[in-house]
Amino acid sequence: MIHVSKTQNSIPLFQQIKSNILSQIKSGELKEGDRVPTEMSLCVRYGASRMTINRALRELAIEQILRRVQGDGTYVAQQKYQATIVEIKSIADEIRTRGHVHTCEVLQLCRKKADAELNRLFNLKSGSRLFHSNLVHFEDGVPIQVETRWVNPVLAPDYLEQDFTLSTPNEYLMKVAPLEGVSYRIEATLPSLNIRKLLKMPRGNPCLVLYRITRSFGAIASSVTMWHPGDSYQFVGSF
Amino acid sequence: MIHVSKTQNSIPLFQQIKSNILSQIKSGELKEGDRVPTEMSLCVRYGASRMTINRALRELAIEQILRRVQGDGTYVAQQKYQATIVEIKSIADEIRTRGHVHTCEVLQLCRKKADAELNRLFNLKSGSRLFHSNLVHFEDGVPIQVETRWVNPVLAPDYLEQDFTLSTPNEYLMKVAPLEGVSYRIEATLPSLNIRKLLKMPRGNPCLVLYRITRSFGAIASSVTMWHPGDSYQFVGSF
DNA sequence: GAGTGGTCTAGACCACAAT
DNA sequence: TTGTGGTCTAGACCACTCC
Repeated sequence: MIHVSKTQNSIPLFQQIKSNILSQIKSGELKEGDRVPTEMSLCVRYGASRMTINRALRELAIEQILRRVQGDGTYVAQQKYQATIVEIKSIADEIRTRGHVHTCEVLQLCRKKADAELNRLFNLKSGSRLFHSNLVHFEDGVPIQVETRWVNPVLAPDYLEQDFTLSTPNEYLMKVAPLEGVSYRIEATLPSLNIRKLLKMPRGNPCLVLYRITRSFGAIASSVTMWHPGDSYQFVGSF
Repeated sequence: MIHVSKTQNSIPLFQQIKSNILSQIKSGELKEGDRVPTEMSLCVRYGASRMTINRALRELAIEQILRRVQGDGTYVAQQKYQATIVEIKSIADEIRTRGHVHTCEVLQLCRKKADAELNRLFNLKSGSRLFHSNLVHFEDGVPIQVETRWVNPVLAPDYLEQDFTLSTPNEYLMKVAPLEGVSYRIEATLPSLNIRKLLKMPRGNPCLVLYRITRSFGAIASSVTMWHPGDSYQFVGSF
């Protein structure tokens, strides 16, 4: 029986078993596609109950380290490629975290007729109106993001009454419409003259653009395009 | 007692309890920061054992829906901001998934003296040599990515012997050096003349650049810069 | 049919926080 | 001290896969 410290109650048994299996995979003792011993045999090996073994294996399966098949067995999953996580906080928070001052200018905030593409996206009858906002965010007075947003009036009826110099549209929408899903696209594009002027960018410099659609209550909640000056703004992260 | 179908064995009890709590949060019956009933009282309410209730609550806590404090209680967590996940697969896989043909041209593959910045990054003595590669990836013959990579020779001693027209550096490194950590940066930049020509881009068009450092065995394994034509390449995703 | 994982229970001991 | 969550057990029944 493999020795895992049972008396020393600092580290839970199921956690020790997880680590143990993980290190077997790291060391190559267990390779991709290999069969992992059955729960019952691991019970014997570690002197643990089946519930404990089950929890260890189940959590490793959730973490995509193992693959479990009912009636068949447990296997080492294929090595996954890395997933890069771009955490999108409120830009106001982000700026404050850097110890800088966030300000915001509201250029537009109105009800507006949607074009054909938006109608398709929001699944509306043609000629319907959406809420529309157009904002510039500043970090210590320097323009850092232009956000153009279309919002589903059904999900956020009070959108036009908000003061976005106090709380960002993102923060407001998160409150009123619980996030169900997101899709996004990141691209590098030359800005239009309008965007370029708002961001006070030199001619010829590219923008880093994040386009994002959020879903809530089974419908499209909002569609937003965020333009950032490419020379001074980046998405970063680690894990 | 709240009725959850116990006889109908299609949906596990713990799953039904999770859904039930989730819908209470969605409906506003449970709000951010609210205290969730204790395990024991939920046992009574759902007619389930404590282990079952515990599993439901524990999984909701892992999913950051709830926050649990030992000795205190269970609470509804703060609404999270969305995290955008950029999944970085092997570019070869990515292209093949689209049903296109991936090819690769190796421009450079050698041992090369590192500059001061790389020495700091890899924590090497000045004058040390790193492995260096410079590749262009093509999708149906169209250049889509230039990758410039520096690799720690200690972690991947056979790097120079690889045939990267068959398997990408990324795929090779994932095999020999298990990924411990990643940091990355995404930016929009105008390409150098060299990059621009390799990607056959018109003058003035920006690049979408992904810069990434990977760690393995407690050391820096590689540093890579990937340049993509901004007009035809985007990072996309959803969740 | 034999063996696997998926789930569930009733009870237990513990660490921790609030009081 | 009381009540909370964190963990663990021994045993059970089930659905599923493979032979």
